Amino acid sequence: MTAGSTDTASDGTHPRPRGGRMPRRERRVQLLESALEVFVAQGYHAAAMDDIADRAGVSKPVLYQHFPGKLDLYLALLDTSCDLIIDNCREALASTTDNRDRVAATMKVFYSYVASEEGAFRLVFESDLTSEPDVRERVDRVTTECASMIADVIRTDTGLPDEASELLAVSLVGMAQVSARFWLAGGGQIAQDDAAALIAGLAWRGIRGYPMTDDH
Amino acid sequence: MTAGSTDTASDGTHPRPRGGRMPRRERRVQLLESALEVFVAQGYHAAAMDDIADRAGVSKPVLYQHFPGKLDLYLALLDTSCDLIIDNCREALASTTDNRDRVAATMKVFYSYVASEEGAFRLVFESDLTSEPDVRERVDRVTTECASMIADVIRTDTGLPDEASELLAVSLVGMAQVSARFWLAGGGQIAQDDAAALIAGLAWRGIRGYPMTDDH
DNA sequence: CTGCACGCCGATCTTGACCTCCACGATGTT
DNA sequence: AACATCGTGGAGGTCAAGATCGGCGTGCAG
Repeated sequence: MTAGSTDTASDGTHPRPRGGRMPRRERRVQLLESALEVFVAQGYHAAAMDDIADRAGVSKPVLYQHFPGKLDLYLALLDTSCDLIIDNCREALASTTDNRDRVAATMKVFYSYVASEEGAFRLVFESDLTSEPDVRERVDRVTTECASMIADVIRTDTGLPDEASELLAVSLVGMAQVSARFWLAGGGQIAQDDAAALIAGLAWRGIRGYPMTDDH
Repeated sequence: MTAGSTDTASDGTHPRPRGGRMPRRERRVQLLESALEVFVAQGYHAAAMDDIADRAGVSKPVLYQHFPGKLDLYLALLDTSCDLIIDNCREALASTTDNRDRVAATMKVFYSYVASEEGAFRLVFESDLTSEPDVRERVDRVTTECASMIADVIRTDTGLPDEASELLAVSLVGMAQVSARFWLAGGGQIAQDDAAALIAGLAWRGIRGYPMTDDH
C-alpha cells in the first residue's frame, strides 16, 4: 500500500560509489568527512556505524581498521571542532588591541563557525553525548577557554575580580553562541554580518561601561 | 547467577525501601520524582528504566503500568520544566514596567531556575535527546517563547524591526542561560544574587542604548 | 474459614547496535 | 602471463536495555 516507502530516511545524501581503492591517509580523511556528515545530520546515538561506512562507500571492517570504535571517531571530530573555534577565538582577540574591534571580531568568529557548511559546530553546541565525561569535558572546555581568554582582557582593562571577569566573559560567549545558533535556524532572514554586528553592538555596549577605575 | 544486584554504580543515591503499597496517584508522583532524579543525574541515554524503578523502590513492570514508555516519561518531566521557566519568565516581565527591573527580574528567574534543587533545568538546557523531534521542539520552544516575550518589549520600546528584536532577545536569553549554568558549575564562589545582578547589569547596559546609533 | 481481587515482583524475550570471521578480486613481481 | 599478498565485502556473535508474562502476598466479603 501506498507505494510510499519513499526511502525511509536514508536518502538525502548519496553514498559514494562503491569502487575504488585509495591510500590510507586519503581514506582516513574521507571516513572522517563521512562520519562528520552523519553525526551532524543524525546525532551520535542515532548514527550507526553502518551509516557512516555506507556513506563513505566502504564496509564496516574498513572503518574499524582506521578507528578503534565509535567514540574515538566522535572524539576525533569533536577535538577538531573544538580546536577550531578556540583557535579562531584566540586569533580574533589577538587581531587588534581595540576592545570594540575585539568584540566585533570575536562575534564574527562565532557566526562564521556556526555558518560553516560542514555544521561541525553541532558536535560542540548540540552534542547528545554529554553524559560521556570525555565529551562533556571537551564541550565545556570550549566555553571555558574562550571565556578565559576574554576574561583576561576584561580583568586587565577593568580591574574586576577574577570570578566576575570570568562570569562576564562566559555571558558574552553564551550570547554569541546561542544567538548565532538561533540566527542560523532562522534561515538567514538577516545577513550574517549584520546579525554579528548587531549582537557585537549589544555586547560592546554592555561591557564597555565596566571600567571601575576611571579609564576615560 | 551471582545474585547480582551489587549496584555497580547506583550508589550516591539510596533507593527507597522496597516495601509498602500505595495509592495510584501517590505512586505516580513518586515515580516522576525518581525519574527526574535519575534523568538529571545520568542523562536520558545512560538512565535505565531499571535504575528509575530501583530508585523508586518498585520493580520495572510497575513503572510500565504507569507510563507507556521511557520517552513518555521523559516528555512529561520535560514539559513540566519547560512550562516552569516560561511561566516564571512571563511573570518576571509582567512584574514591573521599568525595563531595568525587568532585566534584573528575568535574570533572577534564570538563576533561580538553575539553582533549583531538583536540577530539572538540565532536561531543558543539557538534554541528550535533541535528536528526537519532540524533545527538540520543546527545548527550542523555551528559548523561542522567552525570547519572544522579551522581543515584544524591545520592539515596542525601541521600534527595531522584528528580526533584530528577536535576535537581541535571544542573545539576552543565551547570556542568562549559559552564564547561569556556568555560575552553578563554579560551585558558588559568587552569591546567586550577586551573579544575577552582575549579568543583569551587563544586559541592561547593552540593551538600554537602543535604538540610538552607536557612538563612542 | 474460604474464595476473590488487586497490585506487585522475578525471570524472560526481543530488538538493535557495536564489533569480528571466511570468501573474492585487484596488484606487484618474476 | 601466473602466482602470492593484501585489502574488501557480506554474514554473524555478543550484549545491553526496553518491554512483558506467570506466581505471590495481602486485605476483604460472604
